Amino acid sequence: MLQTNFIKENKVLVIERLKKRNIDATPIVENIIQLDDDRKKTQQTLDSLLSESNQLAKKIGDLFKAGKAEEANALKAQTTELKEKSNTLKEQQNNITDQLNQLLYQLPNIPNELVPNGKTDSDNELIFENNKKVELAQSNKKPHWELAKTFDLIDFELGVKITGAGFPIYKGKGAKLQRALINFFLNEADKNGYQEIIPPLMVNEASGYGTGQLPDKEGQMYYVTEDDLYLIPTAEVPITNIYRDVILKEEDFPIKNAGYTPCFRREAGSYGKDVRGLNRLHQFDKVEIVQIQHPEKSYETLETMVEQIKQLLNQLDLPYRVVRLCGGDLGFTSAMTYDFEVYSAAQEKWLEVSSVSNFEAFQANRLKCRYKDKDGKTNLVHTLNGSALALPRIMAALIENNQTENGIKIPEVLVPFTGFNIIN
RNA sequence: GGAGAAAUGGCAGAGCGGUCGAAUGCGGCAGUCUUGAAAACUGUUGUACCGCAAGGUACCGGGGGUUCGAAUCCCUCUUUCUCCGCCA
Repeated sequence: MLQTNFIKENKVLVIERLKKRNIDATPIVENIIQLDDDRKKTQQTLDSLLSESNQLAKKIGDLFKAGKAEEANALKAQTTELKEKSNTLKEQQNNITDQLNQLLYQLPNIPNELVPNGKTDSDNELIFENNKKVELAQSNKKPHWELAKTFDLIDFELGVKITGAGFPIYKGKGAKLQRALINFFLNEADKNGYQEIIPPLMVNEASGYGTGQLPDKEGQMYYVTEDDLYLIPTAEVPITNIYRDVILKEEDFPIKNAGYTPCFRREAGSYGKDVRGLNRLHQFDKVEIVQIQHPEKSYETLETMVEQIKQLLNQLDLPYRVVRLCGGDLGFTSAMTYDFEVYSAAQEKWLEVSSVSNFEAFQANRLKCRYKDKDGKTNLVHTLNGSALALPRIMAALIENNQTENGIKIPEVLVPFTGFNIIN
């Protein structure tokens, strides 16, 4: 969430920038500023009341010790009134902070000035395209769900039997290709200096709030009621929350962690052709890279992360493009996001395989992840993350684009990991 | 799952209901000494909020209660440790 002081000091900017998201934040911002002023005033009177009580209590103690019980008991009467007053004030104060927090939770991150205006993904800004789209012969233009069946790589129906729709079962070479991709991605992350993490796949409520899945995206996560835990929708949640309530030193930057995890998403409201095959799943695998960086360096870092993901796709030899999300398409917590899309020649469409974002201090403020600068002052850090990469659509694009008359060719970089170079 | 013990600052570890934001040790930072380092010595060293400042307020695992006054007493939740049971 945004910091109240930042909103106060940059009111015009905040409202202006949030217009990129096609929202008029004026009323909510005004409300926040008003509530914060109220909060300060209440705190002032409350603090002085408490101070008075503290002094009185001390005096009573001294009197008792001096053996002046009568005087002490006389003073006790005064404390009752003070206590009542301070209790009501405390309640008021709690009310105000609750309201304030609720409003702050509703306010999304302010987009970076480079974020284009727009409403839908068609307004996203094309940043890069490697122009490697391939043409497939009509005879070899099968979508991955057909190829998966032909070569017995993935069994969607069996997944339905075991669990339900959106929980595919990978088999044989399909499973091996999957494992090869995970290892390849993790190795690359390692080469780029990320520490490998194997986090828990379930998180508590506090972690959900820390990275911003809660309170607004509750319906997206699977929730284990009995134990009050959430299945992670992305490794971003546990890996970033490692730094919840942590104060870092300046020399700790940058912190680079990467982790492979399955991801669980309820995807309520999805339907139709978009959910066919691997295009949208309830459980999928992903390698996530997460960085914690000095505020002055976060955008530089974002670009290096983009570069790292490009290298992955280059090595896999896939046609892809990078877009900068427009305000309307931008996630709630992000200040700037690049999406990576690979082109599927068989489906004849772009598939989103990665999303790299700079959250600036938005997550850090919820996480209370700070660093001490040279003057000893604590400031919020900037957090970033990106998929490097999400498996299913990579898998889909790989088998679709590489289908030949003789079978599906495996990209060279993966062969050491798969142990085979063709699926036939 | 059953029985017991515990939770205090970066760490270790004191703390009779008032003099406790909290002893002491270690660590960190700054300085003195030194050609430099070590040692020794001196000082400093939690977070948040309010306030121009002086200063004030809150926080001793979380929440609630008793009391004029709670780190200290009571209730509750969570976590950790020990023992027993079960088990990858």
